[in-house]
Formats: sequence, structure tokens, C-alpha cells
Amino acid sequence: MSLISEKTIERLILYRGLLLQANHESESGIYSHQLGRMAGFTPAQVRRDLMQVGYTGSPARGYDIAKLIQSISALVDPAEKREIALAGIGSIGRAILAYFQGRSSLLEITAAFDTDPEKTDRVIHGCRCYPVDRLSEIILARGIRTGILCVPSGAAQSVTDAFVAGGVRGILNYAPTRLIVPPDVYVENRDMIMAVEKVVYFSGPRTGQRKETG
Amino acid sequence: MSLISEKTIERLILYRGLLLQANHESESGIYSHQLGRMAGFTPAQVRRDLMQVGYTGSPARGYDIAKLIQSISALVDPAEKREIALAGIGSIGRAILAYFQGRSSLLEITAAFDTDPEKTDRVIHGCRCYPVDRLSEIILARGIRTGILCVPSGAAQSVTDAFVAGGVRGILNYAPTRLIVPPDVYVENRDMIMAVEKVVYFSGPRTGQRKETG
DNA sequence: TATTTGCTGTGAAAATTTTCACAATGTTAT
DNA sequence: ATAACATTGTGAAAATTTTCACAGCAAATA
Repeated sequence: MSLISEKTIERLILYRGLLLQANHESESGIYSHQLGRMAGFTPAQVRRDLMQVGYTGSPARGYDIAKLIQSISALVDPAEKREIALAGIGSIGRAILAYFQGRSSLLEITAAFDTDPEKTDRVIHGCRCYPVDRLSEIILARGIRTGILCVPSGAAQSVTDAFVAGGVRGILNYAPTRLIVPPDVYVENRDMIMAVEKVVYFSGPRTGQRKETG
Repeated sequence: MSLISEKTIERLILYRGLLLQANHESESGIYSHQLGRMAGFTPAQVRRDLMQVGYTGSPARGYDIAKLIQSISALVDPAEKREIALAGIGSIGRAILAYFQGRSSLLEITAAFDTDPEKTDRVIHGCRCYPVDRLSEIILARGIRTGILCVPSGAAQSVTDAFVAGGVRGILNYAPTRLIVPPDVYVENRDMIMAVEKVVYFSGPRTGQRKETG
């Protein structure tokens, strides 16, 4: 079995989201081909992925939805509540705060940071804001392991260094920059400009491109 | 050579971005290992990718930066200026407008849509806003091929249908929903919640995970 | 009870992606 | 000139990911 691949983890999280979202009034079970259709993958792909979570379905009734959600959660969710830090309270940072807060019971953005004194020492979307100078200190004190980076390119690397100094193990990077981090720190890049350019490319007068991602 | 893979396109766009960003004062050429270090890939990966653009470097001087940028652009950029439509002028939509406008000379978000009459019939970040009822009509008239979707989940599918009816060929989807589209329409999903969950997973007490993505 | 049905779990095959490894090449040093 | 060197472009190998295909099974049906 070894280690579950990044792609599989991503799909598992997706499956869980889809299952939570859809209201399964009548049905309590779901088949791989149904989940596959919802997610945009083949039934075989779904079964392969679900193999890894160690929950086993029934040939006759498929997968029990509640138990499947639970099993995926047991795999991908942290053991206890996790605090997340966000750096850069610009329009993207604020959008993420607004969008994310309250969606998850296990995850919460509990500290935001910015250079602008106008934005610090107050509460935005339920999140307390501090000056960036205090970033390492605060996340270290609170044991925060995950950071979201929404600062302009110019500041991205120095804030990253502060995150790392504060003990962060994973960074979600919205800045259009590649971050330099120690090899044991995970970085997920979400450059919006690149995303637009990519979609524009695949919107071109081309045929037969269709596989979804993200 | 056949068709260039999605992953390769993504990396090529990244290379171009990195090359444009870095100021190459002294140097006019770059080697695969340098570009690889910047992007976080192996030199072999870089060379494979660059093979596909049909621009050939020199063993002694590496790749000419200006020509390389030009060659990648010739491959990934549209032939003429492209207009993009954005649906959902909430915090994410506005953030994307603010962030994107003016960054590219070839791409411009020229029409935004929302249901809220407060937000329509005015200009936000240089972009004219219309009611969603007029979405298909307007993008069809302007020949817009690319859409960015920032509406809440509940509205995502119906706005998608309007995009498709209006002739859109590619959608950048920020809603936490899987969209149903005809097989020749490209969708790139950028669910922020999933991204956070994924990074939290990889921030966990795990060792040896390190490959970057996005 | 026996048969049919349509699913799961999974070994094996296929497809795709990445890396290796090296001949070819142009530059620099002698 | 010639040798030494570091790099490109790429066939081939390796690794990874996806799909196929089918045994085995539980429910439904006869």
C-alpha cells in the first residue's frame, strides 16, 4: 500500500465534498459509477481510490455514504482542530477569509497578518489581525502548522521564511512566485494568472481536449 | 509529437512567468538546470518540455531568454487579444478583477455579471458589469470564449449553462462544485476549500512528502 | 434451492509521465 | 589546432497512474 499519492488524496477530498454536498434523500448507498459520474472519473478510478482508505463496500449495496464520508475523513482530517494562519489581507486574502470561515468545523483561520497598520490589530471576518513582524512568534506560540500566502510577489519569499521560522509545514501559495522552502515543507501553488492563461489556451480552437483538473 | 499534455502546458506557462519575472541583468541565456531550479523541476524535465515548443537551445549558451519567452508565447498565447467574462462579483470575483486587470496585454476581463442590481450597470476595476440574464447574449455577441466562475455553488450550474449557451469553450471554476459541460468545453477547477484541506493534510506529521504542484 | 444479475476488489495490462544516459555540439583553454 | 568541458536533444528505461477484466459475492428472482 505504501504512501497515498497526492492525486489520490485530492480526489478523496473531492469525493467527500461531493457526498456531503449532494442530499441523498432516498439512497443511503452509492456505487462507484455514480460517484465517478459526479466527480468526472471512471468507476475503476473511484474504486482504486477508495481501496486506499480501507473502507470496503458491498457488491450489492455499493458504498454506505455515511460510513464512506467517515472513512475518508478519518484519513484526510487532522486528529484535532487545526488553526491556520493567513498572510496578506488584500482583496484575495479577504476573499479567502470571507469564503472559508465557518465552512469547516475542524479548520479555522485564526490569525491574519499584514504590514499595513490600518488592517492590523482588528478583527476581519472573525479573524484577529496582527502586524507581520509578529508572524513567526505568534504561529510558533500557537503551534500553527499551515499557512495561506496572499501577499504580493515582492513580499512572498520573506513572509514564507517567516512562516517556516514559525514552524509551518504546509503553505497554500496564491502569489505568482515559486517559494523556496526546506524540503520537508509542502507548498501548493495556486497562481491565478497562470490558471487564466491555461484556461485561455484550452479555450482555443482545439478539439478533443476535455479532461478536468484542479 | 502529437498533442502537448496539460501538464506540459502548465509548466511552459510557469517557465515563461519565471523568465519574465526574474531580471536577467547580465545574462541573456539560461540553462535547463537553472530554469529547473527556479521552477522546482529536474533539468531533464525542463528540456523535455522545451522540446515541445520547437525552440532549440545551444549546448554552449543554453536557451536565449528573449527567444524562449517568445517561442513559449507563440505556443500558448492566443493569436489576438482575448476577452474574458467573469460571473459572480462577490469577494472572490472582485479579488480576481483587481488582481488580474492590467497584468496581461493579451487578456482582459471585459464583462462581469451578477444577479445583484447593486453591482450591475457600473464599472468595477475597469470592467463593465451586467445582470446575469444578459450573460449568454453579451458573450455571444462579443465572441468571448473564456469564462471565470465565482458564483456560489447554488448558482454554479445555471451560470455554467449560460456560459456554454453563449459559446464559451473554457471555464475557470472557483465554485466548490463539479460543473456539467459538453465534452468539448474545458473546465479547470480551483476549489479553495479543497486546496486548504489538501495543504492541511500535507502539513500533518508526515515525512518525505515534498513535491510541489499547482 | 438454484440461477441470474450487477456490483466490488484487485492482479495485470496499458498509458502516460519522468528520469536516465549518452552522442552530438559549440565554446574555451592550451 | 587540439583537447577538455558542459550542455543540449533524445532514444530508451523507469516510475507512476489509469484502465481493463474478471473472480467472488450478496441480493433478487424463479
